[in-house]
Amino acid sequence: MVRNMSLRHAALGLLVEMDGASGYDLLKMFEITMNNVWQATQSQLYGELNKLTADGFIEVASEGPRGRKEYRVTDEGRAELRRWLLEVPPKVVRRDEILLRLFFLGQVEPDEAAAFVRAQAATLDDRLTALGDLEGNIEWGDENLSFYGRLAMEYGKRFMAMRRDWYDWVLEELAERGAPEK
Amino acid sequence: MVRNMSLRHAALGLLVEMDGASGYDLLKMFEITMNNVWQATQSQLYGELNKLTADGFIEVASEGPRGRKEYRVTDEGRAELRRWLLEVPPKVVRRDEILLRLFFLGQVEPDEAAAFVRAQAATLDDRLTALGDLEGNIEWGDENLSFYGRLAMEYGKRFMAMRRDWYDWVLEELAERGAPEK
DNA sequence: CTTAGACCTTCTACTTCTGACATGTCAACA
DNA sequence: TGTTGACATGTCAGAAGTAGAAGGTCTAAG
Repeated sequence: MVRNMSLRHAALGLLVEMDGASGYDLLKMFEITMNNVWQATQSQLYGELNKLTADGFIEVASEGPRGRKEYRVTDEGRAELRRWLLEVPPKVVRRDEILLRLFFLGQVEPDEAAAFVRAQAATLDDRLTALGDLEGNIEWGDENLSFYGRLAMEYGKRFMAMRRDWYDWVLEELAERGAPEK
Repeated sequence: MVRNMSLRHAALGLLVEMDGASGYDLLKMFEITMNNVWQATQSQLYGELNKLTADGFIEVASEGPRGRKEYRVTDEGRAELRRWLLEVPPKVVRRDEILLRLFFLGQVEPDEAAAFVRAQAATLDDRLTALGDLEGNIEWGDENLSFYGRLAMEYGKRFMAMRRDWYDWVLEELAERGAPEK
């Protein structure tokens, strides 16, 4: 059985890049770097760290104050990360709540439908602004996380711009359908 | 507690548009229309139909051969769909296995990283072709599902084109990093 | 001294999702 | 007649994800 377990590998990968860290550190790092790529709750992360330890992919390098456990990736962990990167085909999950709602917009009044789309566009504009701010505040170095983080950020920008254009196009289509009499 | 329960509303919405159907019909319809928007397994769908019935949002209109149950959406169901459409803010799930792998590509050799990106681009090209074929084979009417399905398909096309461009850009960046000596 | 706030981990209960397996009916056709 | 294949539903175990409570330590500021 080849399970996917992306959270596992997200944690493993970050631990490699961070060159060891505690669950708490990892959690913060997740919030900063992985927020737009992979989400994880605190309980999920701590649980996964224990499983990774049990499986020998990471180990407790040292214990600090407040019960802090500093984790370090083992050679087996590095091998597993590599295997996952190169040999496990990425699963494309297609699940989009906004697109799902779109399908059923015929069930509400045309002006309600248009309002829905406009609201999504407005939300997107906010996110776009936030992304711009974020980008300005980051100092991009040449470490791996910086380099690949920048690539991911560019993706985010392109994605949102594409989506924004599409919303505008949808609004035109809705208007045309609503008033098709020439 | 406001739960999200998108599958529930996807089923409800499709049942409305289909003007009643069996679980089997619904399953087929899911495969055809929702494949790129929301995925559901058979067990999930049948289970949800029973829960929707228990909650009074749908009802068994008639029973046919082979235990077939024809479901019909109730007024409560329609109201619930409407409430979900307009009042429950869509949750944006950001989870992308390809992007996640991208973050850790620094852990493999530069040529392996480039090969990974090229492989993803090739997969995308296949999907793009398949989408083009699909589009050509659909007869777009003016019913809701056709109209909104067309909007969703346009989204798919734009999404893939954007992603394709981004892959090319990433390959350039990788090449530049791999051979930065001027 | 005390207290607020950051640090740090664990656990529980629940929902959702996945991937099978199980079970059977009906229509067509060889 | 037998068998294939579409039709049709149900159940179960396990994995993954969500949400929050609980419990505790250390530091710095007032």
